[in-house]
Amino acid sequence: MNSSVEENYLKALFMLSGTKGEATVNEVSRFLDIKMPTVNSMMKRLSEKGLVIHENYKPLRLTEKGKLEAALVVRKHRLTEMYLVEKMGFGWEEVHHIAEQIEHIHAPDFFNKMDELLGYPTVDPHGSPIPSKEGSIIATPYIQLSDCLVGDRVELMAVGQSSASLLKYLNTRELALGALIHIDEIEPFDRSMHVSYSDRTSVVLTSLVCDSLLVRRVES
Amino acid sequence: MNSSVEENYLKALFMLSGTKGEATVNEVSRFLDIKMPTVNSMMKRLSEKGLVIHENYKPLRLTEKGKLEAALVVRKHRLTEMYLVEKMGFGWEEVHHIAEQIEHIHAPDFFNKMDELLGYPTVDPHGSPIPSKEGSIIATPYIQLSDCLVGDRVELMAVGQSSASLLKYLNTRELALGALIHIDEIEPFDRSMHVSYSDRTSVVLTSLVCDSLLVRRVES
DNA sequence: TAAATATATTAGTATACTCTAATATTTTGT
DNA sequence: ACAAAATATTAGAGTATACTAATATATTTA
Repeated sequence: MNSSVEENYLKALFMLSGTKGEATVNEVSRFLDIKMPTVNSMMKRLSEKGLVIHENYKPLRLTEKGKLEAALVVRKHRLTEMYLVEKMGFGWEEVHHIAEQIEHIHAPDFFNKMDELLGYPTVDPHGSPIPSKEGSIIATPYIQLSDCLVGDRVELMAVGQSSASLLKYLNTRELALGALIHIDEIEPFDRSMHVSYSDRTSVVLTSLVCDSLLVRRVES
Repeated sequence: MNSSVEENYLKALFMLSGTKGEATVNEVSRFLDIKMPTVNSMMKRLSEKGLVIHENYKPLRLTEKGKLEAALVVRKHRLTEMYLVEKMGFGWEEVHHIAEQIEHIHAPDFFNKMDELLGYPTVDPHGSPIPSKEGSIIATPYIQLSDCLVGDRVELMAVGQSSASLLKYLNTRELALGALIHIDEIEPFDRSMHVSYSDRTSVVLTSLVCDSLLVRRVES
């Protein structure tokens, strides 16, 4: 059984390993806000436990076992977020810090019950996929809004980072998952976008925001 | 902010301090299944934090601050148990080990939401009182079934210990909170009782069980 | 390619929480 | 009241998780 701390390292590595399936000590260090030597020695431990592959001065990779255990933590996190929003009435910007703690609870029956009460959801309130009990995750083919072009019509599918500040920002602009967005204009010098959606027009989104919005092109 | 471990010591002391408002190192040690020297040094720490009063070779007592913080942990535990039973459909014997973990979560909004969704309950599924946000607890004037006499008619109000084994035992006998129990007979040699309730008659309860059942006399 | 910078590792230290063994004190039983 | 038993404390050690400082390797830049 992994400790909460170990679970956090596994989750970090899981979330940082992109398509390449690897991440560096430095990335994990910055992500968790824990100094590199600490990360280094923890990775050595996880490597001895058969959860991480770690050769000196090489990037970190999760083993299959590590991938599964990390995915299950993410699963608990996202199921919890979904439950908090759907069944308890929290806003999508309020649930992260609660789920961050509940994800470390060891009680399969508790998470299975949430899953059941929610009707076996596949995405969380931020549009991120919920890994299955087997650790498999449905790849999302979404693209960043910042990669779209003037005239594109897209649907907001997920947010890349679920920081409370970004989510509150979206709340004040009434920009929710599922919104159909039309790109009216792109400022070349700062890559900010003028977009329209619902009954709003000419809303300006900075490039930082556009990077975090994951969308799907819609035939127009 | 207290750690989960510290919270467990506070809770133990809170629950063990009876009317006298004190408990010994040994009692806490047995209750938590942690060796005495460990308890001793932790109590020294809590004493430095102003949560416990601890003079050498004297019993332990919670300060007002310690009492409040302990009560709030118990509050989180019992609110959680109530939520799990009432809103998620768990049986009363399944919720203890889950609540034991959730009680250490730091998220007032989460527990306030449970409280609200439950309609501000004052007792948990086992009949134990839920401390208020101010740490006050409604004293329960219940007596042990084992203190009653032949012919008494009582209502089952709470169970003194919520071990899964006792609760399952009660489940199989269909003995639930609120049951009206009549004491038919008491075996003098082992203090076991023959009781009737609902449509059951001559059910035998051992003295161990009778000690754990908290009841209120009903005028007959 | 050499120097500068970034990243990674090692070594040593600190705190939280646990233990066992040894000792001190209090309580109990005769 | 004294010996035995129970309880409490001190001392010393171990694991988990963090840190800083020093060093080693890798990458970038000029």
